[in-house]
Amino acid sequence: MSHFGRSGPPDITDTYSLLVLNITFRTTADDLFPLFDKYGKVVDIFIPRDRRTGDSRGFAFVRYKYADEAQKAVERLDGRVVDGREITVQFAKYGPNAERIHKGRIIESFPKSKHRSRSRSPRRRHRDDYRDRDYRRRSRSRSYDRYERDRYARDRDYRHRSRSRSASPDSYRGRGRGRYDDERRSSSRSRDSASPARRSPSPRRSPSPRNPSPVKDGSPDRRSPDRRSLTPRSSSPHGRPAASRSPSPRNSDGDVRVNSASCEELSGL
DNA sequence: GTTGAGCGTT
Repeated sequence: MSHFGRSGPPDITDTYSLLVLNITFRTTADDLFPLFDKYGKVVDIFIPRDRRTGDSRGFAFVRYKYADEAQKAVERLDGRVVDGREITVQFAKYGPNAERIHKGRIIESFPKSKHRSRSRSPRRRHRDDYRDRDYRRRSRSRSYDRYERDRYARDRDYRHRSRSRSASPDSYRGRGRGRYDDERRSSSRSRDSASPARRSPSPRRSPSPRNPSPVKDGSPDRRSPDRRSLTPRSSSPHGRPAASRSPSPRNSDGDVRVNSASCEELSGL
């Protein structure tokens, strides 16, 4: 991963974690290591990445061996321009296990009896929204899908609850969010009986009732048939005899395009 | 190829 060759978290008991924010999406641990290592002994650097694309989320965690060095790094590297972006270095306030952190050090003397959740400030991730939609649209038959959805669902729940005062829940539902919630809820119910057979892909999702090509071409075509003619599509007007390109764009062949309309209606409804 | 508030992995 983003470590120095290790698979999991090293000895974080005596390490001081620093949160590096506002880093570029291309910045890797190797790029941050020389910068932070100059101010102290860097034990490990971890950059949370996306499960799907693998890109960094824009922040990293640098663990120092000593607090004084970490403090120095915070003062020296905070506001430093890295890769053309001004990074923000500060002590981590939360640990990987939701433990409290004091000056970047994880306090393990936390009572486990108290099932305390992360009461951090509600944060919103607009990236997760489009990313989540992209996920389910591509394929959600992954093994880590459940894990991811659970985490995101929790996260989204927090945000939703917090922002409910600003926007009514109906707004979200009106945007087509209701479907997600419904599925998520049903999934939670199904979690009681974790049966592999039930988790198998339903037959309703196996076939692809949606035809992207005709629908995509049918939509703008129906809207303004003349537009396609005006558009200088010099990509390959004659080199691609695909079904998308109708030989006769005239409305006289509109009956031929009835297939597209049917598909569109089926998909839309 | 894009984006920019925030707190983390085997």
